[in-house]
Amino acid sequence: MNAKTIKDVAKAANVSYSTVSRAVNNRPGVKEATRRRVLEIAAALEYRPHGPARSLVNRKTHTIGLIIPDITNPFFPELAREIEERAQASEYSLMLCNTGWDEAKERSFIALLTERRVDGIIIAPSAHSAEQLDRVLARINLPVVYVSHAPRGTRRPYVVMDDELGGSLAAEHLLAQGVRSIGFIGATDESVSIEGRLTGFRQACNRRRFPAECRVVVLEKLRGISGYEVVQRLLDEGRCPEALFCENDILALGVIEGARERGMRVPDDLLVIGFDDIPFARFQSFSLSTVAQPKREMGRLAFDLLLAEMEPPTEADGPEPARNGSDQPAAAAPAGRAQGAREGARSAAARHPHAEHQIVLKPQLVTRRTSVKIETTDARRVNRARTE
Amino acid sequence: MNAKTIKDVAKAANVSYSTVSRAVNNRPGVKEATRRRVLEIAAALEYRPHGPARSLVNRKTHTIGLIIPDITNPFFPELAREIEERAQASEYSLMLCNTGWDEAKERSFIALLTERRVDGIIIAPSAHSAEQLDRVLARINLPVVYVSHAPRGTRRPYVVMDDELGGSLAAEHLLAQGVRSIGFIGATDESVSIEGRLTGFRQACNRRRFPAECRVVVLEKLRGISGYEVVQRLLDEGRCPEALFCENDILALGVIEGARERGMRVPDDLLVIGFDDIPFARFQSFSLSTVAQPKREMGRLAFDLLLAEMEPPTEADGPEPARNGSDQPAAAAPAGRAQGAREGARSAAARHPHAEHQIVLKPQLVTRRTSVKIETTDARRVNRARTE
DNA sequence: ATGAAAGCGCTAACAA
DNA sequence: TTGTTAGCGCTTTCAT
Repeated sequence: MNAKTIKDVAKAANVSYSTVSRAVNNRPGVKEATRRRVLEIAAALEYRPHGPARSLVNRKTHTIGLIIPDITNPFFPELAREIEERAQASEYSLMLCNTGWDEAKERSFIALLTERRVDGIIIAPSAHSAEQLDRVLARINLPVVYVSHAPRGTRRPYVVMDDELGGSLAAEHLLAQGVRSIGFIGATDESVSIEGRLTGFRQACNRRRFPAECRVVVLEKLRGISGYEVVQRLLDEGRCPEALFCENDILALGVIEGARERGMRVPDDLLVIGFDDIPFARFQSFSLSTVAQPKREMGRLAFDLLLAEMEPPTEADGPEPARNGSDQPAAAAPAGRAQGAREGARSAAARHPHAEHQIVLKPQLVTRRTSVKIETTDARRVNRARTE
Repeated sequence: MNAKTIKDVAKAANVSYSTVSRAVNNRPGVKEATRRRVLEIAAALEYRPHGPARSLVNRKTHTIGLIIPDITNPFFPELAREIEERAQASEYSLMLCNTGWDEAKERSFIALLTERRVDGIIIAPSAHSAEQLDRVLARINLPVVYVSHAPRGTRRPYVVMDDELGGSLAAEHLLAQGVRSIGFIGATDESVSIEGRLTGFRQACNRRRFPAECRVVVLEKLRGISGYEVVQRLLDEGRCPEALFCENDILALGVIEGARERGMRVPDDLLVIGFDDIPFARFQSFSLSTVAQPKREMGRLAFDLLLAEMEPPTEADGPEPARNGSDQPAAAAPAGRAQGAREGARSAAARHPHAEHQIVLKPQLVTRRTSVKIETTDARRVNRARTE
């Protein structure tokens, strides 16, 4: 009684079912009158094409997988929403995979998505063993784009931030407040991004010739441990520095929380700066200084890169009539909307190493209250000057 | 060169492909030795069953759709994570659909998911015209569970909160602080839940014989307008009450923000209470009083309900050996973890009206700082006594 | 225990 | 313009 098929429609319309198929898919070669009649009948019967059957013959599911570590960290919903929106605009659905920072889950999701025959995957890897991930992915022959962070040295496309620069900006800023000790909090074993942030932090310290003994670096596995606990432990151990750079905003908020719990005032007794610029950071109540990531842009670019892989632009797409040089990058203006991304007709694999597919976004320091020693009106300067 | 099929495996293993199918699916009727050999070869070839093809014959995609209004409101990621986790445990994938409170999008997602032949849908409807939604859904013959809010009078299963009680609790609490004017902020046209919260608010006011002229109710379409703006407008118009009940936490945080912008102190000059208890509410920096929703439980129950619809418990599931009466509910314990809600073996459609499928969770008042007039130690009493 | 064959709903040659 | 037919990769009778 349920689920009409193309045959039901064909029977009702007194045509062959290939005609129905043509009509439904807006293919040429059907008399306009016939098409209308078929479509009418299809509607009346509430006919719905059978996606999986289509996928079987088209070898295309119009679905992409999105693998992220933690949807409850506000950074990722921002990313996810943008990607979802873009995907929808290009007729793709999104399969959401939340790993909870579990590498095993991550791999099993990849396997799952492969079986489901998604057309591509966008992944914000949670694993440190990223090179290994890259190898896992290499064996499935699927367009993949890294977002947020990428395995070092991967040849795949990605959209990430300049984490070193970001870390550097944060540290510079804290040091500029004249603190005599400084700390970094983050689980560097979790991702290369975090490592990068630490590297930037160290570089800045070195540049300023900031003595190593005045630096505290907390690297422990933070999974399940919050900034709230970390700062309290530092306090307990009597080695809490005057300023803390936290690898992400949630961590930073936890730190502030924990510090206040112990009667410390932020920024008076402790300077704090985070990373990401989640929407909550800007609230006056927190007014958290942070290094902003352009999440929307990141999401948008990630999807565009994936789309370019999934639907390789044909020669016809570009207006330029001839190739200019055989091995020249050929001025690839990255993806207009869906179409646009012009490039050579080389195989997807061969394209990867090109710079246009490995995008590094610039971070932006956002100075709010938690990181500024003396409260001046100037402190809020950057507060509203946000990009997004 | 890619994507091995069952035939490749069959050829390599020198068996018919039906044997491979049996082996891969752990079906009986294959010699153990054969099975092992086949499995080995399959692994060596990196054979991956083709999901869509399977779906075509099995008439099951092992995918569910999750339709929510706004993934960037922290309430929904909490819900989504729980659902995703449960789904994963039961071998279901999640298709994420973010409507942005757009009813048209909502409907088109439903159509899309239907075409994709998902096995079921969990939807947190954004539409006010919920009855209409119910009718839309009625025409697709698919298990659907409402979560967070449900159309009034629907016969479908749902998991919601007792919004009236929640609204009532919030209002009672504010009134108990001895305020002389009080306000409600929320777009009641957005969902029945919000209406319910307003109703509860009004009931509480009436119960206390609180004069109507001392109540302010802001009902405008809030889409795109934040609490930040609303409170400032109230201030401008000189009709800002002493206490504000905001229909959700994000709204409440915006209100606090806006009030502070105007130099008001919360709670000294303005009491504020929210709804949802998003993770950020508990942060000392906000310390937002709110009415807590049990998001995890909501998500869990919603999935369990859906699962029960998708995989109707068979007679065999229950331990009771015989039917007691022909038309009696016949206490069949539904699917494993989804225990509890027992029901008869009638068709899914016939089951809906049963109370066990329409779950109303109790809200819990969480009193933090933003709603308490005089700062006593007592004020933080409930602060940590949270369920989740 | 294994194989042969039909068919899930659809698209795309190829014929007519 | 329309119909016929052959698969897409898989599961499942039904034979063997």
